[in-house]
This record gives sequence, structure tokens and C-alpha cells, in this order.
Amino acid sequence: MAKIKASRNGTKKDAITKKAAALFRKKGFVASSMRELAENIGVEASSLYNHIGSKSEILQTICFKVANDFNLHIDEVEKLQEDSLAKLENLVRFHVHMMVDLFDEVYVANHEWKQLKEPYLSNFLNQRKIYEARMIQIVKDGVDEGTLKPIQPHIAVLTILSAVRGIEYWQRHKKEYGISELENDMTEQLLHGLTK
Amino acid sequence: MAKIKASRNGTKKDAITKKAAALFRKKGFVASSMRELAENIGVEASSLYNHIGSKSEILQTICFKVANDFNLHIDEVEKLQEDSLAKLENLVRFHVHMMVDLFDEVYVANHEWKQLKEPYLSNFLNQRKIYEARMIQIVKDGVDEGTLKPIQPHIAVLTILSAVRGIEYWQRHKKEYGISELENDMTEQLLHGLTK
DNA sequence: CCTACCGATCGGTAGG
DNA sequence: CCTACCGATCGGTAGG
Repeated sequence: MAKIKASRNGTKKDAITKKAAALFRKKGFVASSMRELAENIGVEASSLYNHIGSKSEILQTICFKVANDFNLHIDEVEKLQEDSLAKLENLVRFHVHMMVDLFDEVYVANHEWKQLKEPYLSNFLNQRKIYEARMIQIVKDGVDEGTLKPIQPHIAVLTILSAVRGIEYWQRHKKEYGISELENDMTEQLLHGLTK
Repeated sequence: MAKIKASRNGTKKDAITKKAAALFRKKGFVASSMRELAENIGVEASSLYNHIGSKSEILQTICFKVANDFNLHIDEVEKLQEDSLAKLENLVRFHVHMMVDLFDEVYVANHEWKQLKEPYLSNFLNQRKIYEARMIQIVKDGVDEGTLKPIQPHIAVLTILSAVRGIEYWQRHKKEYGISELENDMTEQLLHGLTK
């Protein structure tokens, strides 16, 4: 008589979080009501609270899941026996893929983190700061090696991260070119420029 | 006995819009209440409605002011007798300056347009689409001229616009380098790359 | 410009 | 998982 419940990978909480990410992306966190989320799932709003603690908790789950994915990946990149340029390219390509594979979640983490409550807000911002610092160090190494131009590492990282975030606008042009073209061209431009 | 009222350039409505842009940027449009906005200005919430029609109207004012500024500028750029690369550089530098000079307004236009009501939402998105198309045409010309690499023009414009938007994160590093360094380095990277 | 107030909607809980 | 409901807060209006 064992319960099947969480035997498959996908608890009810996961399903709620997934639907919430899509809703929050479309309408924004504050403008999304628990009643609408419940309707998307097919239950009454009050029933959601059997699986989640609060609306805020859903946002936390989404934001920290995304942050964790990026942290784990840069852990791996730092261990690679490659030069800075290769590491940077690796990171850019990973960001492109995350943006495509976990679109709703990454979008929400990028746009709605402001609505996190303390201490989660500070924690999230701190994680992001550390992530950026690690990327900046890679650019610095590249400048020291002589592989990269003497551009302010902060600015280079800012430019890369911003550009990659913008893939959220790419959806509209999906039919004109595929993800691999997007990935290759964006990487090329960010690292080697537009000019011949 | 003429009223002095709007003789100086700065009506009460302008002051409200300015404060609103700052508040909307900090907390998001939906999470900002008219009561808090009123408090920032020093009146009761109901008094705001003597100068503005609705909360939504403020957002419209902000978004279309920003869109208009960008449209007017690209009008000028298209008339220039320069090659595509110079035009592109001109646009990048203008975006950087807009981001710095009208930070709250540009931020709100970039992040909160979703909360616009119809028909303003469609109008705004349409204006943005046209703006992008004009930029894309400039890149296309550059590729045809042979000045630029054969990168998908859509992707190049996406990359540029996204990178420039990211200046909103720059505030944290204000002390480490100035706006001219930001402008120069970002332009350099986007057009000529990071590698030597 | 303020006081007073309205209807709507929100996140969340009690109790079964 | 649902019905029923609560207190809080929202954008906005009436009336002076």
C-alpha cells in the first residue's frame, strides 16, 4: 500500500512552481494572483497552500534554483584547464542555453528578484555579486595573459551578462534563425566584435 | 492677475511623473501604491487625481516619453552622411547616455511596459518593433558595404540593445570608473570585440 | 488640497 | 481538496 506520490520526479509543488514561473513571467509577480495561478492548475486558490507555504516562497524557489544552476556551472568552468577566452566562451554559451531551456525561470529571476523578501533579497543579491566577481576574475586573467584587450573587466562582464539576458526578446525572431546561430553569432560578437 | 502656473517648465504633473518614475523603478509599477507616491510628494493620495487621470496614465507618460526620445534620435542618425559603423556607434553612445541621464524613466520603460493597458501596450510594442527594424537595416547596410562581418543583423541588434540596457546594473560600480570609460569600453567591445 | 468613503481584490486561514 | 470567510490594501470618487 505504499504511496506512489513522489516516486516519479515531479511533486505537486514542482508543478505549481513551474506554472507559477510561466505566470510570473507573463504578468509580473505582484500582478499575478494566487487565484489565477490556481485556475491555471485546476484547483481552488486555498488548495495551493497544502503544497506551498506562501506566494513569496514560490518566488524564492524559482530565484534560488536559477542562481544555483549558474553557480554550479561556474564551479566547473573554473576547474577547466583552458585559457580565459575559452572559459568566457563556455560561460556565454551556457547562459544562452539556460535562457532557452529555463526561459520562464531565468526571466523571473532576472526581473522579479526585487520582490523577494528579506533575508532572501540580500542573499540573492550577494550570490549574484559573487558570481559576477568570479567572471570578472576570468576576464582579468585574460587581460593579464594578453589574450584580451585592456578593457575594464567590470564593463566587459556587464556587457556580456546584459547581452545574454536580452535573449528573452529573441522569441519573436525564433523562426528566422535557430538557437545555434544565435549562440554562435552572439558569442562571436561579444568576444571578437562586429567589424571584420 | 495672470496665473504663473505653467510658466516655468515644470508643472505639477511633471513633478508627479518624475517621482513616480523613481518609485516604479525601485518597487515595480504594481507594487507601488498611489498612497506611497503621494507620501513621497507630500500630499494625500486623492490630491494626485487633480493632476493625473489614473495610475496607468503615469506609466503611459513615462513609456511614451522614452520611446519618443529614441525615435527622434534615430531620425537624426538616419540622415547622417556616415557609414553604418559610425551610425551604429552613434546609437550605442546615445543609448548609454539615455540610460544615465534618464535612468528611472528608461528603466521603467524597459521593465514595466507589460503593465500598460491596451491600446497603449500594442502601440508601445509596435514602436519598439519599428525602432529595432530601423537599427537592423543599418546593420544590414554595413554587412552589404562589407564593413561588418556577416552576422545575422537581428542578432547583432539584439546583442547591442541588450548590452546597453544592462547599464542599469552599472550603478554599483559607479565609483570604479566614469561614464565615458563605460561608454568607450562598451562601444569598443560591441563593435570590435574583446580579443586583441 | 483634504476628509471620508466605496467596491474590488488580494494573500491567507479555519474547518471539515 | 473545497466552502466560507477575514482583515488589509488597493485605485479611485464625492463633496466641499
